[in-house]
Amino acid sequence: MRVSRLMLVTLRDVPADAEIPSHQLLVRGGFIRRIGAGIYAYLPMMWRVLRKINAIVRDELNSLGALETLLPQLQPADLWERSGRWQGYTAGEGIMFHLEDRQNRELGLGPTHEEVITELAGDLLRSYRQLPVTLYQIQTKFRDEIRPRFGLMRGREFIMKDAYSFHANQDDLEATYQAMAAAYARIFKRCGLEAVAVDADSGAIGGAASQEYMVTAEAGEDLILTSSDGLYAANQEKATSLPPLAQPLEAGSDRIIDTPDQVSIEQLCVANGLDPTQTVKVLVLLARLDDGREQPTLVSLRGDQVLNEVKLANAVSRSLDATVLEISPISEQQLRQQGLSEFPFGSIGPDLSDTELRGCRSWQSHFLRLADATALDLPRFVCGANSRDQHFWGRTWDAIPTQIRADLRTAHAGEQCVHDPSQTLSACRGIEVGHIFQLGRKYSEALDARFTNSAGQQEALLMGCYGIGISRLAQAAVEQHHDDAGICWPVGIAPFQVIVVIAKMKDSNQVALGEGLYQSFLDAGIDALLDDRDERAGVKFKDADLIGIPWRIVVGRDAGDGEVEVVERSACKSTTMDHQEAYRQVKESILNTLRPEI
RNA sequence: CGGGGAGUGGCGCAGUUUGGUAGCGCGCUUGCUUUGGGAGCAAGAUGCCGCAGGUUCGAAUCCUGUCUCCCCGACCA
Repeated sequence: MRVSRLMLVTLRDVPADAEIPSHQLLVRGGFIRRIGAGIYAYLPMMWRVLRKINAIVRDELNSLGALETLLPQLQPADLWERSGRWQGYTAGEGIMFHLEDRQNRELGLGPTHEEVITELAGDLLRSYRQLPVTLYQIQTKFRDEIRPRFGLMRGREFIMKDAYSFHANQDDLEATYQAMAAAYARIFKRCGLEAVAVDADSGAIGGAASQEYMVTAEAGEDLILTSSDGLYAANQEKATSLPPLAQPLEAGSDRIIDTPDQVSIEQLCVANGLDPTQTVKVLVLLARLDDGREQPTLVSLRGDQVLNEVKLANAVSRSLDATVLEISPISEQQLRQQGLSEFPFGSIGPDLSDTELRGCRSWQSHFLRLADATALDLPRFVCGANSRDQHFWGRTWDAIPTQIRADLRTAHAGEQCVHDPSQTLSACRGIEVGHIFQLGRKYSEALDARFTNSAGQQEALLMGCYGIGISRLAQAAVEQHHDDAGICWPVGIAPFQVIVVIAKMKDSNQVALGEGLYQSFLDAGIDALLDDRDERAGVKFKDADLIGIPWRIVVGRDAGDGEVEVVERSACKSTTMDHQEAYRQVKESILNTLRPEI
C-alpha cells in the first residue's frame, strides 16, 4: 500500500477527549474516530490490525477443532427471561440495549451469547456421541456501559471473540478449558502482548472456575495481586490473603462504654487506645435482588478490614438463592420512606435487632447477617452497642444471632499469601483482554438444553465459555507498546510490517530504489507500506514513528550507492547498509517473528 | 444515577464577565523559496458560535428550555 493512497490523516494535537496514551495515539495516528460516546469507527489501518488479531485467534481456535459460526445480535427477550438474566441485564445493571419491535415484542442487542448458543445446542446436540463441541464467533457486541471511556477500552460497541464448549462430563469440560487456556497463552504471545492469567470472579456470566487474562499496563482498570513466587495471581475482586494477626483485647470486665462522636473505627480507636483489629464494624446495607426482594443486610468485618463488594454480592446471592442487582448502604432517607425510626449509625453492633425493621413498607422484615472470618475469629472485641454514642467492650459472639460465615474482606498488596505464608502479595494494574469460564449447567438447565448420555438418560449439557476482547486487545497492545513519538506495534498485529520511506521524491535514484525494495517485500508476502508522498523527510519520519510500523527502511542520501538505512521502531536503532542486505535482514526478522514457537 | 466541566471552521483553543455581527495556532488550497526529524514567505477557502424559544434596534455573549460530549464518584456509618 502506498501512503499517498492510504487516507492517512494524522493529528499533531492531542484530542481533548483522550486521556490515556493508547487512546490519544490511536486517534492521532488515524486508526480510530469517535462517532458517539463509547462508539468508534475503525479506520482502514485499525481494521488491518483487528483482522490480524482475528487471524491469529482463528488460527489457534481452529487448531483446537473449534468451529467458527455467526450468531444473531438481535435477541428475543424471552430467551433471556428463561435464563433469568433479562431483569438483571436490563432493569438491574441496565447493561443491555433493548427495544421493542413493531409488534411490541421485546428484543435485546446481544451483550453476550450464552442464551442463543445454549438454545441452539439444546436443539442440535442430542447425543453424547456428538460431544464435545466448541463453537466460536468474532463479532460486534453491545453493552450500555455505565461510563464508557478510554476509547476502545470500554466502548458500548466492541468486537469480541466468544467461544462456547459443550460436554458430556466434567473431565471433558476441564480438558477443553485447559486446552483453551493454552491457546490463549499462545494467542497473546503471538500478538506480542505481556499477559498474565489470574483467578477471577465469574461475575454476571455465572459459573465456577474462571480465569482472566490481563495485559499489564498502568492505565488498566483492574488491580491484580500476584505472589512473588509467581504461583498465585488474582484479580483483587477475588483475591484471598492471610489477614494480619489481631491484637488480643486485654482481659477486663465486659461493659458498655460511652463513645460520644466516635462514629468511625478510627475515632473509636484513637479515643479509647484500641487497635482496629480489636474491633468489629458493622455495615448496614440494602441488597436489591432480581426476584424483587429488598433485603436489609448486616455485614460484620474486623475493624481494620475493608469490605470486598464483589465477594459480598456473591455471598448474598448464594445465601438467598437469587442474584443481587445492587447493594448499597442504607440511608436515613430510606428509613423514613420505609416508615422506620432512625438506626444508631456509628454505634451499630452485629446483634442489631430485627425489631428495628418491624412495620417496614417493602423490605424484608429481618436482617440477613453475614460476617467475615476475621470478625468471627475474634474471641472478644469492641463493637457498637446499638445505642447512640455507646459501644460494647469485651463482646463475644455467644449472645449474638447466628452469622453466615463468608470471605468478605479485600486482600491488599503486602499481605501474606494463603498458599505460602512466606510469600507476600504485590499489586499491579491490568487490562482484562480475555476471560475463560467453566460454566457448568447454569444455562443448559435454565434453557433445558439436554442430551442423551451413554446410559440412555437425559442430562443437561456441561458448558464452558471463553471470551477475548478483540478491539480492547488492540488498544491494550498500544498501551503496552508505545513511546513519546508514537505507537510501536508488535510485528504480529502491526497494520504493516515494514514501511519504505523515500526521503526525497524528486530524486529518481531514491524513487527507483524505494519502489524496488517495496515490490520485493510485497513479493515476499510481507505487508509493506511505501511512503511516496511529496512531503519533507521530517514529516514522513514523524508519521512513521506515530503509526508505529515495526520496521522502517529509509531510502535517502546514499541511494546512489545502493545504501539505505534500517530503523527498528521499538528500539529506535538505526543502521546503514546495502539495500539488498537490508531487504534480507528485515524480511528474515519479520518472518521469524511471525513464526516464533516452532 | 449524583456531582463538576464543556459545546465557536477538520483538530486544539481565545472571545462570553462589560451585547455591536467572529479570531489565533495547526491542518487545507495556490504560488515562490526550501528539502533528513512535523519548513519560510505570500495569497486564499472553510463557521446557522450544539439546538429551540425569549429579551433587545442589535445576541457567540443575557434569560429559559433542551440535546450532546468529557471528567470525578457510585464506598467501608
